[in-house]
Amino acid sequence: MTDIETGPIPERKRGSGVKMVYDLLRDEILDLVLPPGSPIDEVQLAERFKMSRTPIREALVRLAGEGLIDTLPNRSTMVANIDFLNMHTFFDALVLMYRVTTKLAAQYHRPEDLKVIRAHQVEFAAAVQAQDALAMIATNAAFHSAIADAGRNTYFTGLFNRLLDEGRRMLRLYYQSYDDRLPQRFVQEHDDIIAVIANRDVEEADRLARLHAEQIVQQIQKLFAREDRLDMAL
Amino acid sequence: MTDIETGPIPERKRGSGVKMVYDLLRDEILDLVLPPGSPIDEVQLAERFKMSRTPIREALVRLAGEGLIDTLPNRSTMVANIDFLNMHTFFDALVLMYRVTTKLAAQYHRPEDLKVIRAHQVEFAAAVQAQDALAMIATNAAFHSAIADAGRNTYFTGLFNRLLDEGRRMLRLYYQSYDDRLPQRFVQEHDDIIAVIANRDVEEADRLARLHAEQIVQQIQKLFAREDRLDMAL
DNA sequence: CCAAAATTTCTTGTCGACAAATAATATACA
DNA sequence: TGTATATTATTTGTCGACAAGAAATTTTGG
Repeated sequence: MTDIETGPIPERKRGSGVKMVYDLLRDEILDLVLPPGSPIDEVQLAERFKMSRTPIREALVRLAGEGLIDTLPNRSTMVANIDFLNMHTFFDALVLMYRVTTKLAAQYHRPEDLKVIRAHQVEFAAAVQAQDALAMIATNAAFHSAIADAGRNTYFTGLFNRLLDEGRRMLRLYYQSYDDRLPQRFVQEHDDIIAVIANRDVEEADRLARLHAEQIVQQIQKLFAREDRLDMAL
Repeated sequence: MTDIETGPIPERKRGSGVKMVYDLLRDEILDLVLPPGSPIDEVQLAERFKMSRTPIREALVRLAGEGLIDTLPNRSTMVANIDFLNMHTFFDALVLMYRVTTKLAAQYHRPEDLKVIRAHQVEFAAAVQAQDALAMIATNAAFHSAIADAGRNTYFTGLFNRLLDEGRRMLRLYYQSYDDRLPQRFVQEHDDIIAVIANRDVEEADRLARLHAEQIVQQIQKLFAREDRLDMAL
């Protein structure tokens, strides 16, 4: 076994190191390639990306700032756990952000925003059609994130995207038992939401977003309850 | 000339570097000691804190993650500007967070939370009494932050604290023309808010928080409008 | 005298190395 | 044999140095 480096990899531009590491680690964390609690080794990452520890560390500082990893001083750093005990705080925040971002989208969206939103909805519908749970999670998040963008409030979009990321992580945990029939309803609800946004009907946007969000929360809770019962049985 | 180190300074513990730099820079940015647009020089900071650039950079990465500084690649980094154009998005977010955190405090607070909140209110009243505008800003933020803590939702407290920081920065800009008579009203409103929280009256908490937040927003807008007219005249 | 190219200066991004702090292991002693 | 102590190993936090990019300056050519 020879360790010949066959990679056309080493071509890397100057400022791209941290971003590359950050993006990739972020994806791996959200996709549970690195499950919660996984140890994160700086030197290992340095070898893997063929760079020094300095840019690795800066990427880790960023991830820590977003709460995706936990760093104990002078000790190991690891992927942040999912806080199942305070799940309701997550749901509270998620529902509120669904509502407010949809409302603002109804107020402030521009024609080109609707195109983007509709494109994401097409992808979501395709994922549902294909019964691809992972794709559903991703495209649903992208759809609502696009709506939030149309609302043009960076404070809300910032928090909302964090919440969607966290939700993506939680759903990955349980996606095996994802119910593939119910989401058809979500496709219809998405279409309704698009319609009220296009109509600039703020009140109705709030109402639909709230119902939609609560549907999703209920679905997630049902998923967790089912899994909890399984855990109990073990 | 002998280079004997006469400093009692160099006593610094191992992991404390980044936090020290982060805390101090953050304060200086929020207090406008470093006004928006100020260039941030890594080597200068390194000399000032007598440490290498590595921990300085990690502190800067953290600050950038919170949007307090802007970093252009391969170019200088500087204190983030205040976005006066999209001020209304700030107000939207601020009012909503005032409301939701106060509501949650009414729901979930514990007896010891009220003690902390009341202590902050005492300090706020003292600041108003002393007509110390800077202290008013700080103690008002601490008061509402304490209420948010009692609500026990880290997603909301996180965003809310960021908003309060940003508000602190904006008000510093204009505190010279701060009207010292109106805030007496805020003291009363704070007392009312404490009362409804203690009563666990969620609906009324929402109503009072909303009125209070809108009062504050109006005051800030009046401040800015006045200053704008002055700018026009120049 | 002016514009384009070359050079210098300055700052940032990255690196390899070292020392402190902790964890793991081995040793001594009752 | 069990526990306390000493030693080793591993990993983190920090450092000084160097090279790449961009801005500032100088030089060159018209």
